[in-house]
Amino acid sequence: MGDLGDYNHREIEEKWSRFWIERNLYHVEKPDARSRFSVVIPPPNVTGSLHMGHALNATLQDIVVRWWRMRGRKVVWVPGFDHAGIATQYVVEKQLQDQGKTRFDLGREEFIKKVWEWVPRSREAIRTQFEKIGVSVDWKRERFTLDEGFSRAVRKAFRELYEAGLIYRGEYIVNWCPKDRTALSDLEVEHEEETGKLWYIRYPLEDGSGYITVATTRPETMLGDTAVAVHPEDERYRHLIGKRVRLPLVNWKRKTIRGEEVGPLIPIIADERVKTEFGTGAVKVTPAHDPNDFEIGRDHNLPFVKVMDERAVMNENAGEFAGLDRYEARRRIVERLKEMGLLEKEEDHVHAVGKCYRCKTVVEPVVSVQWFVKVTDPRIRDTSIKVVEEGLVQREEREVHLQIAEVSGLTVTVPVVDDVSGTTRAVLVLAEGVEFLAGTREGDLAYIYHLEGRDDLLDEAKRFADIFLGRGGFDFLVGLEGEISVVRQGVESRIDRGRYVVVAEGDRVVLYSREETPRPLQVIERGKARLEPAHKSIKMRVERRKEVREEKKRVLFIPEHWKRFYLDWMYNLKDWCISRQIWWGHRIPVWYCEDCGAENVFTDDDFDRPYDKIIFNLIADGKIGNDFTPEEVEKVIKAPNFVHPEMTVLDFYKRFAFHKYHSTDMDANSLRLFLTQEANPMAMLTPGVSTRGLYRYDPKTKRWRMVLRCKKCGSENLKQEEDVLDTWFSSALWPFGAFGWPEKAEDLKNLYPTDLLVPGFDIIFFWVARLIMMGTYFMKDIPFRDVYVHALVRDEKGQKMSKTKGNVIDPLNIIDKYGADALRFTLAILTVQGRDIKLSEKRFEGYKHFANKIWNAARYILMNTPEDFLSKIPYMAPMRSEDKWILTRLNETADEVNRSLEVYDFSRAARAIYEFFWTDLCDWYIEMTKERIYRKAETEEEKEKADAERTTALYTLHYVLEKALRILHPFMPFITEEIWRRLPSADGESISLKEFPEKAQEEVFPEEARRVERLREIVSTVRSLRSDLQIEPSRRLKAYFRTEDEETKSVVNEFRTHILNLARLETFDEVDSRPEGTVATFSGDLEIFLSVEGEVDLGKLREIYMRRRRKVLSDLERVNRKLSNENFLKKAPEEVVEKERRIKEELEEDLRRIDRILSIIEG
RNA sequence: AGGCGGGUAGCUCAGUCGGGAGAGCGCAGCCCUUACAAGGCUGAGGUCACGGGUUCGAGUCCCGUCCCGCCUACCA
Repeated sequence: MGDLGDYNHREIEEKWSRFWIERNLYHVEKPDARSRFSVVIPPPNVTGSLHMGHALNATLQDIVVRWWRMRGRKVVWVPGFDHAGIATQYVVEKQLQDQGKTRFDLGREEFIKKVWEWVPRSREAIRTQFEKIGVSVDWKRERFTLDEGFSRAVRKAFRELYEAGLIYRGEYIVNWCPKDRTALSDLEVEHEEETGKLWYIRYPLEDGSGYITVATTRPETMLGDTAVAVHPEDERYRHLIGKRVRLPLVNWKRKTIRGEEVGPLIPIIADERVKTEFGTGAVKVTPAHDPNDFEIGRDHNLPFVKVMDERAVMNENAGEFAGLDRYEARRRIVERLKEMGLLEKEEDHVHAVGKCYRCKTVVEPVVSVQWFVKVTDPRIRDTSIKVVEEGLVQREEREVHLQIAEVSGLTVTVPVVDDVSGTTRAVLVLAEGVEFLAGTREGDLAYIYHLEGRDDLLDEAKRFADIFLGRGGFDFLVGLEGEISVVRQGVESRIDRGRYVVVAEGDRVVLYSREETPRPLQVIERGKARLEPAHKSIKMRVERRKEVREEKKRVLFIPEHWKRFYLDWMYNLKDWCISRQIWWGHRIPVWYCEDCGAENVFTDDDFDRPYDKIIFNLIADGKIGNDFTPEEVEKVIKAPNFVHPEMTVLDFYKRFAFHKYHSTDMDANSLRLFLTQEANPMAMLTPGVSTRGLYRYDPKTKRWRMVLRCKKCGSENLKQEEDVLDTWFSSALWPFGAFGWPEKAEDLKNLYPTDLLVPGFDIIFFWVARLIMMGTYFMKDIPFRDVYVHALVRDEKGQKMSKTKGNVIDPLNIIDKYGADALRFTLAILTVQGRDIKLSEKRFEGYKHFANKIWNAARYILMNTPEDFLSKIPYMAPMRSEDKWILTRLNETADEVNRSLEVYDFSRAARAIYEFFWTDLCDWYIEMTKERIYRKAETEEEKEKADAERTTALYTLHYVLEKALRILHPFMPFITEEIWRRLPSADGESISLKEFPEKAQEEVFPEEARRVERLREIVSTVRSLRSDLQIEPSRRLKAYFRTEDEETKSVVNEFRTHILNLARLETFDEVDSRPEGTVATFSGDLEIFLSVEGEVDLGKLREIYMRRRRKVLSDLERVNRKLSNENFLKKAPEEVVEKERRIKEELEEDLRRIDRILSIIEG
């Protein structure tokens, strides 16, 4: 069928990436809540580009997502981006800095404009990279945390929390970055060990009776001291408690944050938080600049004196030091104290210094007014703990149907969808010959088929049907006295999560129900089921009843240990500071009344007409100013949307935010009319038009204005909060915000909760925890079921990749050099739980070789496939053992991959498919087919036979390749798509929409598989000897064999041709004894004699067998030691003892053979 | 300080139920055998960190120690 040519990853990947996107292959318009699999991508920051961590993250999700899609789920994977407040602002500020400007030079509005100019470029770059990696996301559902819908959701969320008393504004000590000039949350501060100094400073007692010495690492803060604290039990200082000291240097009046004046005389107080062992045991207290001191200050009612401004420059409270940078002030203060003799000593001191995670500036703890989410409230924290610890119980009332069919004979066999019931979830085999099927679909029907005369089983069947319906269906088969009993990891864990416990008892597995009387069941093969009634005359009746269903909604961390990690943090939770003094982000939707001081939270809920809502949102988003013209509004609303440029902003609103207002159009004219009516008092006379005084026209400027009024006093004198929200506040809404919340959107109903979240462990607190908090609070439901937490990507030395270290491996570069398939496969196979991934470029190279191998295997198959191949298939010869063997291996591989992916064991899955492709398929099977593929026939009769056999080999090759490609597809989507599309058997648009292979019992042939394994041993033995004798492969040798074992003999006879080809032999005949001039070896009970012409290095040969002998002897010794141990014989299980005995026999047999060979060599 | 993860071949890592130590890469030898030299075949290479315990039997379970990595907290 023609030659594939060489593997060119660039061409292939580019082609299919485009194809998938252009065809919208991964868009599902209306996913059914039951069959869906929904995932939201952790939105990457719109700063810079993707790094290897993103590549890993995207790859792992895509593997799972493609796998589920192929398994029949309607997969929706939502992509998107995070506006990343501080990070993005930092990048743009840096660009300004290069021009010698700061954001303050530009002003808020201009600055934000700059960011909006820059963001799309970055977003495009990231999007392209995602496409290159091959992510099968639904681009039509793409979102941005700062898009119109999200901004609205953020305001809504803020309002709900505010009104529930879960958001408050308060004075608190926060981490302040003097460079970015904003507050940071605790999580945004990185601690680094540094060697600093510890200064011991004497504070003279007021009464002149001496002094008390305090130690500090930040002497500059002493200017803000308002007390000295000691431990109440500390004997050294007890007598000083209540006295006062004179703060050195400070001979000026200081003002507290409330405006009161404070003098230099400060009290010595007692507080249990003071550690007697540290420093001198006396501590200076600076409530406005230290977290601990803040608490002490609050509890003791101390004055708060701030001595620095927002740039960490000393302020007017610093008297003579005012205007100095904090470090300069520190130097001078130390100097002055030294002069005054008040510096007792200074010593080196290692301590952790908090730094801004973004710009690495040392943060300054400072008291300020900030907004907080009260995450410590039980409504948030307790629920968030509960859904992880035990699960949230949800009650749902529904109608349940049981459909009972009576048939006179039926069989239960394979494939997946049964035409009667839709998706088949489970088949219960209650007793031999009497089965029923519990399938579920819309309306919850369980179909119970039973044989006439076996009504005794009906009750049992109903009971199980209820269980299956209650759980939304299982997807494995269960049988009572079933024939097979295979336990699988995936099944086990799946059951364990629900209400079943699996216990292995002896040679069978027992499934215990937790709620009901334990009832033993066997778990048998997972598979697909179809009911095939023998007779069409089925008597049916339907029973229906109301049922209250309780479902446990639980968030499951994988690997499990992250659960502990998460919970520990939740137990020690602190309120979350959400205000940031930056400009890029969601401005807090609070308007302060300048007259009465009230805080007003506005959202578009305050208005009920679409126009009002849209105008309000545009203003709140800063898209238009408070004053506007209808033309300006039209311009904004008709402009291409940022996230979906194919839509206008108005379209975007309709699609993602205002579902109810589909028909609303909005242009300057209609707006003008609307506003005029609104403002015209005459309109009051027009029926149906209301005027609320919401808009006002200024004839001078010809601009309109939306009038917001204080909800308390009615004043129009409102001013919006300047601060914006922490980025994580909006991304915490991601899994429901992206689906249209707060609207009751279709997507929200169908896709929430999501099925899986894949974050890196570094954002468990930042993001995962907050997702759980906000998700459970707003949705009363978990945001996701499984959280697969992956490791970090490091360089080959195990160091974090960073630009400054210059050890980054750029995914784009790797994709270019080795291909996205190689990149993905490498990341997948290196992803083992609980370990960081160490990467070096060589790894990618290695797995590119794998891609190449696959390519060439396909090339071999296709180049030997005749054009009329399909028409020949009906005339093909029966399958041979090796065909059945490769089918067996194929199915075992499918099974292994499925089981591994069920538990997110990416590495294991990838290794299984690698091993199969390379070793089984390429190294052995393809080699074995060459005999049939290349056979030349002489006579007509032979030719026909050869043709039929060739067709069989080709058929098997095609069959196996096609299925193997499907197994491989989630890992290597591009190459598999390319090859698959070239196969004559390809039917369909894309391999990614085909079914993922499951183990099919009818394609498993244990007998043939065993025989081929034996063949492989024999071939390897001959090859090994050849290699030992250094006989080049081109020399065909005569060889002979001898065995007593009929089984072995038949293997040799069946596969003689293969042995000749694979071991490069001329003949392989049976003999009674070793022929002259031959060298012997053996494989189990098969003795092999190789006819070697010319010199043989007997010394070397002897050495080889001596080494083998030593190995056998040491093994024998181990076995003998065991077998001579009475306790072993007494206590070990019979089969283990048996096994050891067998090993002993084998080893002794081997030893005899080796000795015989050695005696020949020596004799 | 507390917690988590890890220590197995030169390197990176698997190792399921406690029952004969594995893979890939690298290395060495032989080979351009009609899919693939980005390949084939063969081979060498191990005190499973250390000590103790449980057990007939421990890489695997328990206790302790030592290293490495990470996280969290504190550090006036």
